[in-house]
Amino acid sequence: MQPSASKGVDSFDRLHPQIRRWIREQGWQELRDVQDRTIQAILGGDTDVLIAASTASGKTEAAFLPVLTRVADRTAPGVSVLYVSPLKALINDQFRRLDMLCERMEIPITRWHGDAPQGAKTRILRAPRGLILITPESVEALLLRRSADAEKLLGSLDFVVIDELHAFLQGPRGLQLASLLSRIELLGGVRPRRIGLSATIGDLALAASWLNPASPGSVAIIESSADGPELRLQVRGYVREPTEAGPDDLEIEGEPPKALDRIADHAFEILRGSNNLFFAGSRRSVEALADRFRRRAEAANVPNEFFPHHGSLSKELREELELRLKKGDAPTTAVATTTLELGVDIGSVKSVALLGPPRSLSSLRQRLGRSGRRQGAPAVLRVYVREPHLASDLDPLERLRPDIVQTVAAVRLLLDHFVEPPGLDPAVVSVALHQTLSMIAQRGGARADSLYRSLRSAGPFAEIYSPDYAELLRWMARPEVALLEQAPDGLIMLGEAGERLVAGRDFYAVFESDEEWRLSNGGRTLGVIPLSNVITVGSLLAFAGQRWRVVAVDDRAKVLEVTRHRSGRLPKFDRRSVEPIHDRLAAEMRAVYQSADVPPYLDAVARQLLEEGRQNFVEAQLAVRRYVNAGGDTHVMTWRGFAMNSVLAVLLTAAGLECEAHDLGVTVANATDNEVMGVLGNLTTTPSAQDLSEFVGNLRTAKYDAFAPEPLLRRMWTKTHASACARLPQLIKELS
DNA sequence: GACCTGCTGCGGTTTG
Repeated sequence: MQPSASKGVDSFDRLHPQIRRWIREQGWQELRDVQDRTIQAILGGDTDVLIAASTASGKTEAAFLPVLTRVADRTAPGVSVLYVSPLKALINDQFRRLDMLCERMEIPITRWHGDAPQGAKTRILRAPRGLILITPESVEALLLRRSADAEKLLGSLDFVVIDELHAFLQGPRGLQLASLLSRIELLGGVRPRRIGLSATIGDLALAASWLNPASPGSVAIIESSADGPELRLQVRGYVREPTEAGPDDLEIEGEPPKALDRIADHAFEILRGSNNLFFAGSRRSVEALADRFRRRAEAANVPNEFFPHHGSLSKELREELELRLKKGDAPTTAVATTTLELGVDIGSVKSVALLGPPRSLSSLRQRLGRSGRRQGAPAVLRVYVREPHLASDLDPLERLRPDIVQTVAAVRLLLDHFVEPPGLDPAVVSVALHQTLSMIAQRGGARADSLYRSLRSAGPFAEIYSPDYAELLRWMARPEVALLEQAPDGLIMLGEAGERLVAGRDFYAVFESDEEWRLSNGGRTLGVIPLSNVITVGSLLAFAGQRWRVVAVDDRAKVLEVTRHRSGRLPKFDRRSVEPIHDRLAAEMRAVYQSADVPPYLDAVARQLLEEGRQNFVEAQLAVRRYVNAGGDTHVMTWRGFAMNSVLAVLLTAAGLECEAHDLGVTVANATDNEVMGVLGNLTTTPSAQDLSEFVGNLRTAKYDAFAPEPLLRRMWTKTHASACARLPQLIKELS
C-alpha cells in the first residue's frame, strides 16, 4: 500500500496486522478521509463515536476495522461487539461484507434475527464470543425470554455499533432501542462504547445526545467533508385532465391520456436502457405506474425493465429486483415507495425520479444520495409535478399551484443545506409502558424506582417525570386494566392482562401491524394486501406490476390464490396520517410566491404553473391578507408547518369553529374571514398549551396508548406541542 | 393526503 498522506500511514499502522493484509488484498490505494479519522477516534481515544457520511463513503469499514483491531485479542468470555440495524436485509448485507475478514481473524460473527439460522445462535450461546448482528426486536426477545442467556452473551460488551442511526432518532423504535441499550448495560454493569453510523443529518448535536445522553459533548463526531456530486435537476409540470379526480388508478383505454399516462410516456422513453429509481410516494401510485410501464413495454414489444418495490410485496420479489439492480447487467428501473431509501446495497443508479413534490428535505436528500455514486457522475433528479385543470369552480388554494411552489421551495432549502430536526416523540408514554412490562417480565418482578432509573438513563424519556411514571404504574395496576400487580413487599409483577400481552408474538415490536390477505400464485407468494379489501372468487387485482383474477379464497388462512388476467383493479392500501410539513418549508413557499425569479430547471409547463401560482397569490392579495374565501369556507393562511397548524386548529375548535389543518394553514368550515378574525380578536389572553390540550380529540395514537391514563397523555401533548404553543401569540397577531 | 420496520419456545415429526 502506497500511502498518499502521512496521517494515513499512522491510521493504517494502527490496525491489526491481519486487517492490514486484508486491506492490501482489497486493492485499496489509501484509506478514505472518514476511515482515517474514525480509526484515530476509536483507537486513539475512549469516547463514543458518531460517523455521519453518505451511503457510499465506506463508513461500515471505517467503524469495523478499528473495532475489530481492538477486540481481536480479547480472551474474556462474552460477546465483544453488538451491531444493531433497523433492517434484517442490512444485517445480511453486512454479514456478507464482514464474514471473510472475521473468519481470517478467528472472530466469530453471528446473525441474530427472526430469519437467521437457529444453529448459529445455539453455537454462540455455547461459547459466547465475537460479533452479533441483531435487530431491536430480537434484542427485546432475548432480554425478555432468555434473560440468563442475554447476560451471558451481552453482559460484557466492548462496543455497540448502531447502523442507520438517523432511523432511530425519531419514532417509537428509537425510544425502544435507547431503553434496550440501557437495559443491556444493567446486565453486566459495564457501559460499552457506542459507535453510531448515520447518513448526513441536520443536527449532529442531537444525534450525539441520543448516542450518549449523559455526556453528549464527549462524543467524537466525524462528518464527511466530501461535497456531494454535481446536481442535474429538472422539474416537469403536468396539468390534469378536467375529469381527473381522486387517487391514482389504472389507465383506461379509449379515454384521453391522464397526466399520469403522459408522465409514464416520458419516463418510459427517458429511463429505458439504464438503472434508475422512481419514487412514487404511495404503494397505490407505485402499482399504477408499474402497470403503465409494463403495458408500454408490451405495446412496444420490448422486454419490461420497470418493476415495483414496496413494503407489501413479498421479500422474494423485492430481493429479485434489488439483485437485478445491483448486478447491473440488465437495465432496470425500480418504481418504489420509501423502501429503497435506507441503506440496502443496490449499486449505483443513473437517475432518481419523484412523483409529486418532496415533502421533507431529509427524504429528498436520502433519495438523491442514491444517484451519482460513481466517481464524477452527476446526481440526476427529475420531479414530475401534477396540478389540476383550471376550472371556474376550482378551490382557490389549488389555484396557487402549491405543488409546483413546494417543489421550488424544497430545492431552495436543499441548496441551503436545511434538514428537519427531530422533535419530541409522541410515543414516549406508549414505549415507556411497553418497556416497563418487558423489564418486569425479564426480572420476574421489579421495584418502581429501579424501573424508572433504567428508563431515565436511556435519555429520550426525560420528559416523563417521576410523578408521571408513578401515575402510569398506578393506572396499569388498576383492577380493570390489570397489566400490573403489586406484592405486599412493594415488588411489582405482571397482572393477568400484562402476562397475556407479554406472551403474544406481537409484543416484540413497538409499532402496530394490521391483518392482511396473502396473495399466492402457484405456490409463490406475491405479497400482502389489507384484510379490509373485500375479496371474493372472481375479484380482480392489480399487484406486483401485473393483473390478476382471484380463483380461490382461503378465509381461515387468509390466502388468496390468483392467476394472471387481462384486467385488474388496484387494491386499497390502508392509509394513515400524512407526513407533516416543517415550518421552514412552509415559510419558504411563501418566499417563492413573493419572489420573481424563474428557476432554470423548470420545463415550459412548470414555468407556466409557477407563473399562474404567483399571479393568483397577487390576485388574492396574499402578501397582505391571511384569509382566502372558498364557497362558505375560509382558508386561514399561516405559512407555517403542520404542527403549528394543528395547534391553531385545536384553538379554533375550542372556540366552537369546525376546522381542519392542512399544509399551508387551517380550513374553517362554514365561516367567513370576519368570523374567524372575530374569534381570534375576542381572545383576551392566548390559551396555554394546557388549556388547549383539553380540546385535543385523538390523544391515543401509539400502539400501547390505549392502556395509559388520559390525564398523562394530555400532559404529554402539552409537552410535544409546547414550542408550537409558545409561538401561538405571534401567529394570532399576524392573523388579526 | 404516507411510508417503513419486526417476531419466541416448545413439542412433535422427519431426516441423516
